[in-house]
Amino acid sequence: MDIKQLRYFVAIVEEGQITAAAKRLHMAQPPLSQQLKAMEQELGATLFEREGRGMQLTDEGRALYRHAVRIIASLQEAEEEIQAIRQGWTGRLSIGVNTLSDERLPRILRLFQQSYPQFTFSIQQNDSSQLCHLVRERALDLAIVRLPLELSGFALHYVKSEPYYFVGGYDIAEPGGSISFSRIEQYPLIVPSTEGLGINQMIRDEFVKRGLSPNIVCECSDMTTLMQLVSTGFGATIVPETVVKLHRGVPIRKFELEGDPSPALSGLIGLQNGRLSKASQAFIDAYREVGRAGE
Amino acid sequence: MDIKQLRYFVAIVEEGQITAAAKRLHMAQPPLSQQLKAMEQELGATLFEREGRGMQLTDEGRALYRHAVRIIASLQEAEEEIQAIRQGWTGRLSIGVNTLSDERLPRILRLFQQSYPQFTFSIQQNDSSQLCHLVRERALDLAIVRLPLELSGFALHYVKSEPYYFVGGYDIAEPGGSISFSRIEQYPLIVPSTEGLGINQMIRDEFVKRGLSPNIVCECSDMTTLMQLVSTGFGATIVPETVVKLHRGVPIRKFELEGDPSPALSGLIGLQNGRLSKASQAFIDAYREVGRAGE
DNA sequence: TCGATCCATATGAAAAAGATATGGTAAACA
DNA sequence: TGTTTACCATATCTTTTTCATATGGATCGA
Repeated sequence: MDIKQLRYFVAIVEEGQITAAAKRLHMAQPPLSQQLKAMEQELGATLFEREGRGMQLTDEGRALYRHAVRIIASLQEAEEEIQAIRQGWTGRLSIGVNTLSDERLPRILRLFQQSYPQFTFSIQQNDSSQLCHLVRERALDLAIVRLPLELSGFALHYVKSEPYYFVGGYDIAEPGGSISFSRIEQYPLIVPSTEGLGINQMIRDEFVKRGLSPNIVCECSDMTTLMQLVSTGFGATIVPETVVKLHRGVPIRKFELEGDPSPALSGLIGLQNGRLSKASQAFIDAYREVGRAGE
Repeated sequence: MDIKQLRYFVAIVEEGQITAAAKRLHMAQPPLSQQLKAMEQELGATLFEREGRGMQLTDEGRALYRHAVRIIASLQEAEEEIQAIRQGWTGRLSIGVNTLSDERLPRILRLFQQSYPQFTFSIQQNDSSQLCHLVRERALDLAIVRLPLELSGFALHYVKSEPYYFVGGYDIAEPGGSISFSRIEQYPLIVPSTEGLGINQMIRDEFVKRGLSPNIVCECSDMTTLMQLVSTGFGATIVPETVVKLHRGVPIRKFELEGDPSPALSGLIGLQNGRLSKASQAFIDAYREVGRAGE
């Protein structure tokens, strides 16, 4: 099926007859008849019921009309957006963020928008593996994901490192501000999880390294829920600093981890071989800027 | 711009080079180059930056890609829906209802869905004149509007008649269950209005007929607000029975109108020359059914 | 520097789309 | 009840578009 055919079809529907539609389209009547016939054959459905001189739209035709109008409009929108970009009026930036979020994002976006007020944004939250897919199929320009991660095909633009914290409810009876892995082993643990990915794996590895096996009672990829669970004493957890910062209002106790574990890493990624859009480049710069300032 | 060209473009973007895209599309490379060039010329924008052997997507190209993918998907959706309809799997019915609503609609829809579980619905609320426009441009299959109304080009499938009531707060001091127009003249009146249309006009006419002039203090097209206004004593109103029924919880007093005024009319309309879809026909039948049963 | 790789252009062939002419059928009219 | 009119369908020819083959030019890697 073809855009041209859709336009023809719309004209026929709106005029109610082929002859009038042909006039409106500045063409002869027979080719219109032909094209309509061709469409019906291709779809294997009758779009109009021919009744002598007149014709009546069928249910199938009605459905096609609805879609056709929308598709034609979409096409025009596309053309208009390209013109707008070409003339520098607008731009668009789609960013994906991990379920663990990044507390600096609002600040970065505000910074960004001050320099580029003509840009619009799209922010999607999803887990890191999904974000990778979305970047790969170009639904996202950039994504902030948790590392480690299989990064072939992606460009890693910036890496942020932060410590993990052990976090529990007020029922945790630990002296001091830090805790060792062997003591953590004693507590029921909720793991911030997205399908055995990144952080989840990191945490398990730290235990394995020390010959310990954690008592994992739950995996939870929604941080809000996770922090609620922790504060109600359902279990304790190990999360990157960012998560603790983002849930300051939740009544919990946090402890630094003894034994120098690997830090939590998150990375700003994009597609490897694609040239960066102006918007993307500007965002990466802003991200790095805020990153340096924060250290 | 053409669907075929969009497909070509998408292939080029996803393969990253023309040669590979040509292979994927089972065609030679030169025509692809040509088509791409043609697109760029038509849009007046460069979609790829040529850099020796390779090519990089521009911002414009990126935008087009986003749209192209969506448009191609829409087209496929359209085809699939038509197949589904052709095989009787599904159907769709878009109905518009007046701001004065119809308390029987939920019942009718339930009745309808029992016989046609495969149908999906779309219900839009708007004022009668807007509904007419929507029907005319085929965004709606059917609409329930208030009469009288200019109906050329529309088919009137059913007319429902109901009495008007005079409705006021508990501060209305009237003996008995009915009231005359001359007494109504004494009260501040809120008119259920949509741009001097249907009901609004009817009410004014009834006063004119009797040589009276009502004390209209407000027009209000949102029935919920209107009934709230009435119950707080802001003013009284004249509304069809349906409105009273739909707001049973609101503390008001209602009175029948003396002097045999014209009843309130509402009609089920569709497009005149369009053959009715199965869904529409079934809905009209259900509507008539409920109409007869209610009398 | 040579070969490989990839895009662009030129030219001719095939396919598609459109125009004109014409026939058939059903509604409108006398 | 014939006749006219309005509209869709089909046939044939012309024009336009699209695609393939052949080839040239540019860049990257060995």
